[in-house]
Amino acid sequence: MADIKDVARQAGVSISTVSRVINGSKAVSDELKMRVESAINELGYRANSVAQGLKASKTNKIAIIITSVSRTFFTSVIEGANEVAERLGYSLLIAETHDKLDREIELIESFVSQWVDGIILASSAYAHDARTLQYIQRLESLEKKGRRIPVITLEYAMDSRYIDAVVIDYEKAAYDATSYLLKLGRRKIAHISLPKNHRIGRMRIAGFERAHEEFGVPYDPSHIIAGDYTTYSGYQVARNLIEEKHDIDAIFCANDQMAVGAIKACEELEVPVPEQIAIVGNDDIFAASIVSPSLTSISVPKYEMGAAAMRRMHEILQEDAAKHLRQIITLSTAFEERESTLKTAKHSLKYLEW
Amino acid sequence: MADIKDVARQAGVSISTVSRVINGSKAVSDELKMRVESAINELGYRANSVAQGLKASKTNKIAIIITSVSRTFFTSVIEGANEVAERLGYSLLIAETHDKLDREIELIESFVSQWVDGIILASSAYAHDARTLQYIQRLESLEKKGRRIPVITLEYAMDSRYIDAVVIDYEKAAYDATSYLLKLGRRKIAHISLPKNHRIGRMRIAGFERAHEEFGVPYDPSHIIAGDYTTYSGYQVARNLIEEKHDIDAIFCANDQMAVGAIKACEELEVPVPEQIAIVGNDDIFAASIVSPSLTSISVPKYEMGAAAMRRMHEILQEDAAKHLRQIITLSTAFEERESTLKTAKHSLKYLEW
DNA sequence: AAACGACTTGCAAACGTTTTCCTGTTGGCT
DNA sequence: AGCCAACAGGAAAACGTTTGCAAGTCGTTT
Repeated sequence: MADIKDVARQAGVSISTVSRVINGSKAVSDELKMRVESAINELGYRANSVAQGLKASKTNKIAIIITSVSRTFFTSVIEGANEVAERLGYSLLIAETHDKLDREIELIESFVSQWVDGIILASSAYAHDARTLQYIQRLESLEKKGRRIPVITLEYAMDSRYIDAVVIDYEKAAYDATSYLLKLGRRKIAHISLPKNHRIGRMRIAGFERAHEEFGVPYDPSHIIAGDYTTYSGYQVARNLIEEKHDIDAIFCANDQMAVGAIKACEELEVPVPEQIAIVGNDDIFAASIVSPSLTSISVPKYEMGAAAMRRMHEILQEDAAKHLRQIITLSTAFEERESTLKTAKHSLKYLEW
Repeated sequence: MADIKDVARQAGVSISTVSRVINGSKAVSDELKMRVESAINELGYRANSVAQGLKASKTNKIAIIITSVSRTFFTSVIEGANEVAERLGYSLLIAETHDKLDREIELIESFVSQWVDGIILASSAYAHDARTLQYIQRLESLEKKGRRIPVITLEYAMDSRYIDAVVIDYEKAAYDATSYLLKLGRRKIAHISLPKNHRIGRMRIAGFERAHEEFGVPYDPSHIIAGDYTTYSGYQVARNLIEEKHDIDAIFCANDQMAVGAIKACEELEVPVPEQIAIVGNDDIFAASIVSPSLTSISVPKYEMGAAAMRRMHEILQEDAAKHLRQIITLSTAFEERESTLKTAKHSLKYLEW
């Protein structure tokens, strides 16, 4: 692969001149400029961005840490982030933690040593352990030689004056969904929640409870049952609820996978949905549109979250490091009403995204 | 962020010694080694991999080019590739073409200038244009300074003596699926194929035809109809076939999205599946398990494709560039029988992957 | 006792850029 | 015609590593 010296030799100029032509950083006479440009074309030269990175202390790479690419949530986030990244001239580095906290800090360290320009941390819905937080905060204080690696978290905001975040008001979304069921006249609503301690799970429970309180409808705390994200767990919990003759007329699920499981349980036990039990999911994954009955769900602007994080990252990188002021961007959810709560709800296959 | 000079100063040694301690490349006395190690810990030093990359002409980054992360096929490929990459110490760079050939060559050029160690090209199911092929072949001839960037294509093999590939025998998979339907006694099988020219689409058609020939069953060429990947197109084609009273008893679809559309069309027109029309999809995406009736589908080892490509990439990078001998790795498909062809077929929700 | 080998360490070059500093040339103004 | 400013272009330093080479210190062998 040709380097800048080859180009300089071919064009009969110094490497400084070649660099200037490429970057337009200083005037070069038309004569030389032409010679350089044709040399570049002949050799198919492109500047080595590793060397550029070393010189500029800047790699134009942004890392995004997720738990797994196979979770559709992250897939959309990545898409949003990548779309914006491409437009702004960054490359995206992706890494998965598979929910291991150790792995997370390891990845962050590795990205730091790779000199990525910034890190989008979309992985930890659980609380971080102290080490991660400490490490990340250290990143913010890297003022030496003007280097610093901004971190933006997704879905939740760290307790820090420095780390930006893009979040969703999950409490409100759960509140809205619960209110919606209450307005439909449902009075015995069960909630299949996320595993204990999951902070988003807790926000959903809070919204669920607040809606009941504000509507003056009592609820049975034993009807808030933790699932483990999976379809099968939703299936099991719902099946138990029904078989043990708990008196319920709606199930609000903390994700769509579990909601699909609940639908399957009702189907097997011949409980009509939505007539006897209405079901609401969370996340509006693709499958929500194609199960039968189709699933009413809360739609999280996943793509937009990734895009917003990347836009914000760019802003931060542009501004003076010393002036950085933390910002928390809150995005809202949408509500997709489908057949699992309203028999006549219609939706079109036409615009499905896979 | 501390650099190697800081460590050297702190430990009172030269930077060469620090480097040797880090890499274990040459014996260092215990005394100095200890001093260096504690300096490293105190400063939280990690070698800058940009500088290392420049020195070694090697970045330990592998790029993977796909059409879109939102397609579950690629998601699984990425997972397989990433799993192996992590184990072998590579980072993964991801880029999307969104099916634009121009974008593809642009991305390859950009990755070359970023000095990635290798490129996995999973994007182009359509034929590449001449430019891309030409460019990629140029990559293979980069012997100067021992640099060369191996390319591995996924799903199809280029007409080149140099470019490795990981492929699927789609013709055989389609043959098997069609034979299966014929053995079930179906005699009027329609095929919703991919857009013209799509090479994988053509392989599926070939398998479809070969099965008919070998079974001595004639088929109606007008029942091979191109869809455009989408659920909606599957829906439309199936709906037309039924409404126009074409005499069919099975539909073999070139992907699951279209198969789901076909199922929805049958549902709307009250054609029982599988009693009147059996439906087989391709790819075994997640949704195949949860539609009702669940969808019989050909399962492509997506994860394994990514993993195999990455393993092969590692092999190539280890071997002597001059000795490189192209290899084409062919993986086989599995067949998932479900309710859309056999009413009593059962599958469990338990092990669903999302 | 002299010489040689083994081992440890440091110096400096190199990787491919960008950019500062400097020199030489041109052109405009008086 | 003489000066100065403006400009074009080259040489060289710098970014953070790794590594070949030289030099120094031992210990061992003849």
